Amino acid sequence: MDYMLQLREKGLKVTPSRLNVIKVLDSSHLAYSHSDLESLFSKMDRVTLYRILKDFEDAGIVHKIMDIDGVTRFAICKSTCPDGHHTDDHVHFNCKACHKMFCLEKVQVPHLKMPQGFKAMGLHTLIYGLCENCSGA
Amino acid sequence: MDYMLQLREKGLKVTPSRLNVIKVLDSSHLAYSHSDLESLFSKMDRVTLYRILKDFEDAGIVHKIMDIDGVTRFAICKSTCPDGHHTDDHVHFNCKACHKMFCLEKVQVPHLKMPQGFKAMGLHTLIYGLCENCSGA
DNA sequence: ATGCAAATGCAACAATGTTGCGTTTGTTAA
DNA sequence: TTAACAAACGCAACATTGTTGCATTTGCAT
Ligand SMILES: [Mn+2]
Ligand SMILES: [Mn+2]
Ligand SMILES: [Zn+2]
Ligand SMILES: [Zn+2]
Repeated sequence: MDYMLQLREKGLKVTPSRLNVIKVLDSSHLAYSHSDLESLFSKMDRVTLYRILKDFEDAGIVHKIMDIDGVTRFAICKSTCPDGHHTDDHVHFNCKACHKMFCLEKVQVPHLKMPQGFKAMGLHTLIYGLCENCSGA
Repeated sequence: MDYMLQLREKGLKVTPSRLNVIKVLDSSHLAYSHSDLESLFSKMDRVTLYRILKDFEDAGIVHKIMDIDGVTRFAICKSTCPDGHHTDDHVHFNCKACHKMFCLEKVQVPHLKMPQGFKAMGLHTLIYGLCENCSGA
């Protein structure tokens, strides 16, 4: 709710650009691409946006994921993640029609058994198909 | 075994470049990045390699996946995929130490229950950790 | 109000991927 | 074997994405 507090807690200065970015991401379950955000904040410098997203990622405010087309996207971390290493191992859903990417925090991911010698540290599950809007259900 | 036949079956002409690429990929269960292959075949033009990999993907000879660092990689399709749409929904494992990516065809991926309205068409499961060589087991 | 570190804007660059086009090559059929 | 044609290739040019260095501005603590 109070983004200024959240930023200061993470040791980040409160700036208009940062407030804009966190507001947009926090008010959505969607993962935004860099160019999404770029066109949303056209007056903000490209590099500044890269740095804001990097800082937010390091601070555990957002997580970065790849969509089905190889575009990197950013979504808010709902449950606050420990700095640096995020628990962003929930499911992401990519709509083939509207190309939106959804964070599906509620879908349970079963534990997978690894072959001999392979030690798993985490996983990314990306499902593609048709979203609630596009499936025409 | 006979790559010339395999290429002709898919309507692709047999060229030295294509034979080189398919040989390397087929003799490994690793997924190679574009730059991996580029340095392996330094005399081949960059663009030609892009086009070969695209043609192989369309023909169902290889599948393209993103690794944990956002690098696109290519691996051979072991079970022949129907042209265009591949059944590349097996697990991929990315080693944090040596950065190799393994196709784990044998790991079973359980079916996930989607929320209301979301229709799943396929999934990518990417696990990261330490591989058999790097886990020191 | 002042000072300083942090954040920003800008330019330059690197890596990755795409497109157009002229040339070469693989395949088919005479 | 050769001739002809479509496909594949090499090269140049360009687009997009992401990174780095540096001078300037701004947030925040004193
Ligand atoms: Mn997410
Ligand atoms: Mn694979
Ligand atoms: Zn959709
Ligand atoms: Zn390894």
